[in-house]
Amino acid sequence: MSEKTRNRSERWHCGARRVCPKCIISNLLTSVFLVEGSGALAQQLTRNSFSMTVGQTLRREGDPFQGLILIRKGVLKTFMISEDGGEQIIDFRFPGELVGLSAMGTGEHMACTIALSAADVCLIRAEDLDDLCNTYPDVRRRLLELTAREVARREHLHQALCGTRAECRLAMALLNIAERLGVATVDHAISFQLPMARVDLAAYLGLTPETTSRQLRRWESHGWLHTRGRDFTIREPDVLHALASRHSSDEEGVHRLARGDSECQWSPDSGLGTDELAVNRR
Amino acid sequence: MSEKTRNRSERWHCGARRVCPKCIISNLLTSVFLVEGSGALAQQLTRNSFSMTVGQTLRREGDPFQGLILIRKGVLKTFMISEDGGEQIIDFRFPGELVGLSAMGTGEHMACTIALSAADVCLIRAEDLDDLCNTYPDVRRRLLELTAREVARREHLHQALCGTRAECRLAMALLNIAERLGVATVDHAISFQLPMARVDLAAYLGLTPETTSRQLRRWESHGWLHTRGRDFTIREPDVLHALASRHSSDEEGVHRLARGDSECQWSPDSGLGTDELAVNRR
DNA sequence: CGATGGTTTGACTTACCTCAAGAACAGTGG
DNA sequence: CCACTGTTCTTGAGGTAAGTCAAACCATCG
Repeated sequence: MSEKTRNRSERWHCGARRVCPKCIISNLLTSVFLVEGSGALAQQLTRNSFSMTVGQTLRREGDPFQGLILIRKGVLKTFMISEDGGEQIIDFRFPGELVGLSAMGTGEHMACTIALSAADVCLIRAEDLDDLCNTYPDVRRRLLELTAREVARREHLHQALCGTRAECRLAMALLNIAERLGVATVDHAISFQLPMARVDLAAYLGLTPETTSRQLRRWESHGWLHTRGRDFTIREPDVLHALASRHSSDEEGVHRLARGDSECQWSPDSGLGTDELAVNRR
Repeated sequence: MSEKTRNRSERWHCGARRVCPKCIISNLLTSVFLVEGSGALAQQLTRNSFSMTVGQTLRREGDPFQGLILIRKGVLKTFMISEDGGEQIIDFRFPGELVGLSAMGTGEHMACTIALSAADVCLIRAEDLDDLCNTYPDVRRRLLELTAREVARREHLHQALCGTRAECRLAMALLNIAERLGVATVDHAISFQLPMARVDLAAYLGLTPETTSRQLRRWESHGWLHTRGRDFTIREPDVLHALASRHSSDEEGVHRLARGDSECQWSPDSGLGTDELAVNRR
């Protein structure tokens, strides 16, 4: 709060600490260490570590809030069950992220969360966190900041889900997943393993697996993307980005980008070429 | 956090305080007063009060975070503008609620917010808040709790928007708005003034004004609801609730409820008269 | 009073869903 | 290593809820 505008790209890639390399706890603890200079607290906080097998459930709807879960390794999903039995995916959580922030308010989890892959996590007990916040203002600010960021993230999600078509949502989701997985773009392409089944991805976006599949196939036919099973390679990140950040059906604009024609061919600043006019008119 | 499971119905209806009756600040300050017993702090915090006229913009996308805005009176909307010029409504904010939580993370507002009606608000400066959190652990917990609740609320919203059809979303939104407006249900019916235009309501839910309108008309023809302009009367809250909490198209179930045949005969205590039954049948 | 913006209504289109069947794939055990 | 099972993914045909476009309607207001 007193520390102002932080850059979005400045993520929580902390340097290698004793515990939890590349994770938030070390970041939280960094604040502590600045004051304390001791690793004892870190040990105390992260003493409740455990591993999860794929499919194992971390907690169910209605469970009381025990503390925050920090993911060291693996991917989790949290979801609600609708009365027709279908899963509505609320979110996926990746290494270095916290699970359970929303339960701090009510003291009760309102969703189920299970592991999508083998995972290592550690529980930061609520009491410990509270003590820490009492003692170190920086920790307090950091925790509030993280929670507020979560609100912001969800607000963006709201926009993305409400305003856009399936194509855009999917593009957005894939890029977001790649980013949160921390994969590097090598040679202008992004390769990663999709951590979840397509049903889950679809449910997350409010789509059906069928539409998801069709969309992927279409992109593959264009050459934007290649998938074999869960191995994904985004060959044209720029095109996907363009798709993700577009509400209306400006089909031609994307194709132009794909072909490599720059913005300022026919379109001084409105971005409308004669082709689009023909398409969009009526 | 240390205080466990709170009831959801236990809202922020605080008793009349010196400043801001029925609002969060007094709740926050209650914590302070427990310790301090003085109203001076309250005065200091709420000294930045001002009024807004309808349509006036509180802040724009990209504005730096100054502090939280507390609404004493009136309704605000926050929205983003997509490149096609359309507004994507992120949320509406009602009296007693805070605006700007999400900006605490990044230090920068990512959305525009304007007043939908004449409003009285007050700014709680970030520095003041920070100081308060430093001094009073209860305030610190309360603020974190409120932010976490916001996350939870948005997670519910995600589910509602993704999993359901227009009908359900609209039902949910209307009931939610009525609740947040704090309107009482008199004689089994809920009457209130819709604070926003239908375009806004539609944009909020990811719909078009047309679908919204059609839906309302359909309900009106069934007798669930009556609207004249922005005056809304929900005649059958139970039916609307049933609609809201339903994913699949269990048409018959709702009609059954509407007709009054509940699990047990025609609900002795639901307050349905014969006239309504005659109207609602078929 | 006409002008303006919000709301309703209708005819038409379409993106997405539903249902259903195949194809690829991953385990499992012989 | 290969058949065998279940699961996940793809593909197709057809239906429908919601979007789009356009016009009429209705308040409110200067």
